[in-house]
Amino acid sequence: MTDHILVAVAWPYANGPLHLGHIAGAYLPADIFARYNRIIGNKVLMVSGSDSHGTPITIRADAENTTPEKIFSRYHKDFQESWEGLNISWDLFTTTDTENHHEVSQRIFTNLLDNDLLYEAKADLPYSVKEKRYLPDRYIVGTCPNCGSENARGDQCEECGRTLDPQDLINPRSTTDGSIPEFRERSHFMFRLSRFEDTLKEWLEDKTFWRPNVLNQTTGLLEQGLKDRAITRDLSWGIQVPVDGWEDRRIYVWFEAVIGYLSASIEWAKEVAKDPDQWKNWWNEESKSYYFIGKDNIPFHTIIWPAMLLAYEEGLPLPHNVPSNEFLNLESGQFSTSRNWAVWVSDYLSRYEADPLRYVLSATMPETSDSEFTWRDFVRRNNNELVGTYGNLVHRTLTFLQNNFDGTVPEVELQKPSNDLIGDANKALLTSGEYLSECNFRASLKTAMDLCQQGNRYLDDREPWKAIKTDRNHAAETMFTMLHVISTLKILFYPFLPESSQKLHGYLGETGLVESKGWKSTPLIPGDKLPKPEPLFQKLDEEKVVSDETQRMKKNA
RNA sequence: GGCAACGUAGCUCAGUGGUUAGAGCGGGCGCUUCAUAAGCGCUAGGUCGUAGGUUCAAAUCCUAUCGUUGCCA
Repeated sequence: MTDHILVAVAWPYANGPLHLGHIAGAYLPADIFARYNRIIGNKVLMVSGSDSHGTPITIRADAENTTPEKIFSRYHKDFQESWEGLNISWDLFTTTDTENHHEVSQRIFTNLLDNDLLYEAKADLPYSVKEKRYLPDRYIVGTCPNCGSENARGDQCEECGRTLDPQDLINPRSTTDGSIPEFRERSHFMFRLSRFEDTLKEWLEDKTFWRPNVLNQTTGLLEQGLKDRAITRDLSWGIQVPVDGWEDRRIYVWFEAVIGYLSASIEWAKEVAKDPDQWKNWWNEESKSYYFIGKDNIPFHTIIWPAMLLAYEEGLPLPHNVPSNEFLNLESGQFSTSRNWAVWVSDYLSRYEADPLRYVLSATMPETSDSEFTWRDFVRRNNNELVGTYGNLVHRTLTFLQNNFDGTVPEVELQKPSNDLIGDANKALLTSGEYLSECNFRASLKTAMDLCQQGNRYLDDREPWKAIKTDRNHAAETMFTMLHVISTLKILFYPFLPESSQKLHGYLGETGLVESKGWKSTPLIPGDKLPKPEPLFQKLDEEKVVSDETQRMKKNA
C-alpha cells in the first residue's frame, strides 16, 4: 500500500551557517527517513526552508550596516550548498520570504481573526522616544535583577540564563542609541491557544509510540493549562499584519515560520509539480506527517502548530509523529554559532566526503539523550567501521571474485551455512526497515553493521582463498553468498550512505539508480561479469586529522 | 521557581522489574593473510550519580538529593 508521507523539517534560522549539530538533530534523520520511505514505494514530500525573519537577523543587519535580505540570502546560499554536498534530498527547500509564504500566512491570520480565534490585548512595551518606534525585547539591555550582570538583554540574561521581560531590567537602555526606553501601552493580537487544550489532549491519547521526552513534555504542558499567546510584534522586517492600521507591525516569527510547512507544500505543488492541487495529497486525513526537529522546538510542533491547524481548517492532519532529537555536543562543549564553536558543514565538505559524516552522525545520533561529536571518534569510526568492517568486506569479496572468477557471478548450489547467512541478510532487511519506519535510526544502522560482521565471520570461516585450490565449487558458493550479502548491505546502508550505495550498485553490475530497486537485495545473475571495484571508503590519518581539526577549532573560537 | 529528559566500563553509547549488567572503540593475548597492516576469536575493566523506600526480585518503580540539558515563568 502506498502512503503519502510528509517529511517536515525544522526551518533553519538564516543568521549563521549550518553546523553538525543542526545536521544530526534534524536534517540527517529526516533525509534517512525520506529515502527509506521512497525506496519502499511511499510518496514522500520533504520540505523546509530558511527562516528569514526575526530579530537576530535585523540585529545582524544593523551591525553590518546592511539589509536583512542580504543577511538571510547569504546563509540561504550556504544552506543550499550544504544540502547539495551532504545529499539531503529535499523536494523543496525554500524561504519564508517568498510571496507565497506571505500570502498563506496572511490568509491563515485573517481566517483565524474572522473566526474569533485572535483578539487584541494591551501590554506595556519599550518605546524609544528618540527613534519614534517600539523596540524588540532584545534591543533593550540593562542590569539583570537576578544575577547583577550589566549586559542582560530584555528577553534573557546570558550570564545566568534567566528569561526576562524588558521591564525587569535595572537601568534599561536601548542598544541602538543608548537612550532610556519608555514603557507605553500597545495593542497586539493574541492567539486563543487555550481553546484547543481538550482537543489536543484527545489527539495525544493514541500517541504512545512517540519518544518519551516529546510525549511527556507535551502532556506536562497540557496539564498545566495553555495560555493565549501574542502573535504580533513591532517590527519592520517580517510578514505584515493584514489588518488596516497595523501596517507598522509584523506577524511574530514563531507563528509564521511553522506555517512554512504548509506554504512550502503549496509552493512545491505550484512550482515543482506544476499542479497547484497536488499538495493536498500530503495534507489530508489519510496522509502521515513527520516533523523532524530539535528538542528546543518541541512545544511549537506538538502544541502550537497543531492548534493552529485545528484553528485554520478542518481536515488538515495534525503531526503523526514528532521524532525530536536531543542535542549534539562538540568536543565536550555545546555548539555555538555566536562563539564560533562549531564544525561548519560547508567547511567540513571542503576537506572530507559526505558519507563518512553521515555515517558517524547516524551512529551517534542524539535520539535518546545528548551525544557528542569528537574528531577522534569521527576518524576511528571511519577507519574501523566504514573502511575496516563494511568497505573492506565489500572490497575483499569483489577483488577475490575478480582474481579468481574473472569477475563473473558463479552458478552454485547453496548449502546450509550459506543459506543461513542469506536468510539472515533477508531478515536484516525486515528488522532494519521496521526500525526505520519507527524512526529508530541508530538501531537500523546497527542492523546493517551487524550483517557486515556476520559476513566477515562467514568469509573467515569458509576461507575461500584456501578452498579455491582444492574445491572450486566451495569457493564459488562462498562468493555467491557474499555477493548476496553485499547486495543486501547496499540497500541497508542506502538511506544512510546514498553515495557509496550507488557506487556499490555499479560494482554489482547495475546501471540505474539504486533507489529504483526497492527495499530488497538486488538479485545476482550467474554469468554476469562485474566491473573492477574501487574501495568504497578512504582511511584517514587519525593523528593528523585530530591535530589539524583541533587547531582549526581553537584558532576560530 | 515550574515542567520534562538525562546521569551505566578509560571513551562513545545500548539496556525500563527477573538468570552471573551489554555493544563498539581503546588496553592485553591469540588465530588468519583473500582484503585499504583490513578480518576473526578470547580476555581484563562497572557497588548502573548519591541516600532512603516498595518488591521474593530494581540500572529499571517511588521519594529525596546532587549534577547536566531543553522548554516555560
